Amino acid sequence: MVKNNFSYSVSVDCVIFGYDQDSLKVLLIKRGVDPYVDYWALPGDLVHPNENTEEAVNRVLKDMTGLENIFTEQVKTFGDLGRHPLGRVFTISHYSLLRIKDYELSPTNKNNSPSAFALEAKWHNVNRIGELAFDHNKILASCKEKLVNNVKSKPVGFELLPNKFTLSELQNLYESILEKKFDKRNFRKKINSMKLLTDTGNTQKSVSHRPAKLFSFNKVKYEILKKTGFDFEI
Amino acid sequence: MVKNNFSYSVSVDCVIFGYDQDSLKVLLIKRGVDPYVDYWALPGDLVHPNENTEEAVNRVLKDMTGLENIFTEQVKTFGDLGRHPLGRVFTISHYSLLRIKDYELSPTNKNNSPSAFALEAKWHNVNRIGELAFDHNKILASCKEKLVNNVKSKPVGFELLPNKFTLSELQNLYESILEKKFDKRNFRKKINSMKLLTDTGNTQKSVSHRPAKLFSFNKVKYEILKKTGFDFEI
DNA sequence: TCAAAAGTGTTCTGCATACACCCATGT
DNA sequence: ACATGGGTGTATGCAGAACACTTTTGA
Repeated sequence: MVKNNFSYSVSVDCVIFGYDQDSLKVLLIKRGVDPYVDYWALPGDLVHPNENTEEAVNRVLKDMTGLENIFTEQVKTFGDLGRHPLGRVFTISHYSLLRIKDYELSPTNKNNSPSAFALEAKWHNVNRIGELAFDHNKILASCKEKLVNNVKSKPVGFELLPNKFTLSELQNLYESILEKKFDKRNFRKKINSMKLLTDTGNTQKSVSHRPAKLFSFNKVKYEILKKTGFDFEI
Repeated sequence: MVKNNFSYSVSVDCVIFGYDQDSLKVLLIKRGVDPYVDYWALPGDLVHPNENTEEAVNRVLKDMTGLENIFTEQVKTFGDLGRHPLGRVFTISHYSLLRIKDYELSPTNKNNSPSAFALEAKWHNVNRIGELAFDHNKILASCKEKLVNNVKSKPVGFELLPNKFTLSELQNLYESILEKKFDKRNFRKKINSMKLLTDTGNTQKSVSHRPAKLFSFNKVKYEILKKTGFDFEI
């Protein structure tokens, strides 16, 4: 009787966020197989019988980006009847954050084999997403919401920036994610009070305006804040 | 090839919180069947082929408590290899909040049929839980953490109180959940500023001290705050 | 010399914190 | 009368919000 119940499938789906110039992006694949062939979709795969959920997520991320040790968090599981045409498939959604530059440099990506079932992979502006495969629009919305909430209480935003960045880039990142403008002086005061940043001593080069200082973040303090959290109510 | 993948099972587990007198409680069942017979466990069941996840949760809650429309939120999915001795079972954990008095009044509970596989059901102090079946200690910890976070930003704590309650009861509830003491005057000031409570005009009866006023909460404001959130940093 | 973004300080307001005494009731 | 918890106000400090001008560079 229990045996009969082992008839479901479980997948993981990854909402991979990146930040580029001035907007929050999400990495989507164009499906090369049915169902939903030619639709844009979240990268994901079935959880194999011999791996844990996190291992499946890391495998998908590695296949997609060539990168390991990507920041990841489980968000929500979707398993409504009829969400997958081939049977009862539950999908455990996750969001991940990565630096777009790291992605572009990855060898896997250069060999352009983003995933076995994908024709191509592309960054999309998170605010301009059309109709995705399956219930992926819902999943994306859910993960975006989680990111927004997390960014207010943990310094996760930094996962998206290059190693050295300007304060304006940091502010822009927060503005993109939270869809809200901040006062430059108040923003800097707040960031300063966290004592999270280190002045690298370097500045921007060849910009046609006063070059900005480049900062990196203090890993020790970063790990502490990741645990204790903070309050980004600015 | 896809067919072979439909070999997993998916369950829901419910962490049902209640509040009684002066401590936060969780409703556990004593298992009457293998595996883990005689262990205390979270109420839960396999998701049936014809129901959505939420429907499975509501069914489990109805069977356990006789109650419907219980506040519920999905928390996290656990699917590690070996977490269930009979096969690959993913469990989608949820937490729910209910008034213990409503539970005690429910007809299902009077017929003491908490669940097909349970010998008995009992409220346990959330801080004094022994070894539970499966990975249920981990699941409980996860749900407790979610409750603590939610209680700080949404007025969910009210789901646990009777319709009429005193301010001291409310304060006690928050203190139990957050494991933290508050100053009486500051607590009341904060609650007052939310304009969430209505003075019912009634007071406690037959208490051997000055009787406290009984409040109920304003449903309209409650729904608004549930959406917009608030900041309970007291 | 102009355009473009970087960088910087002060005032005001509101909210969190700390803190102590009188009140109403039952015994 | 006494024990028990209910109920109330004020002063202080800190952090968020609003706000405008000078600096440095490339073109």
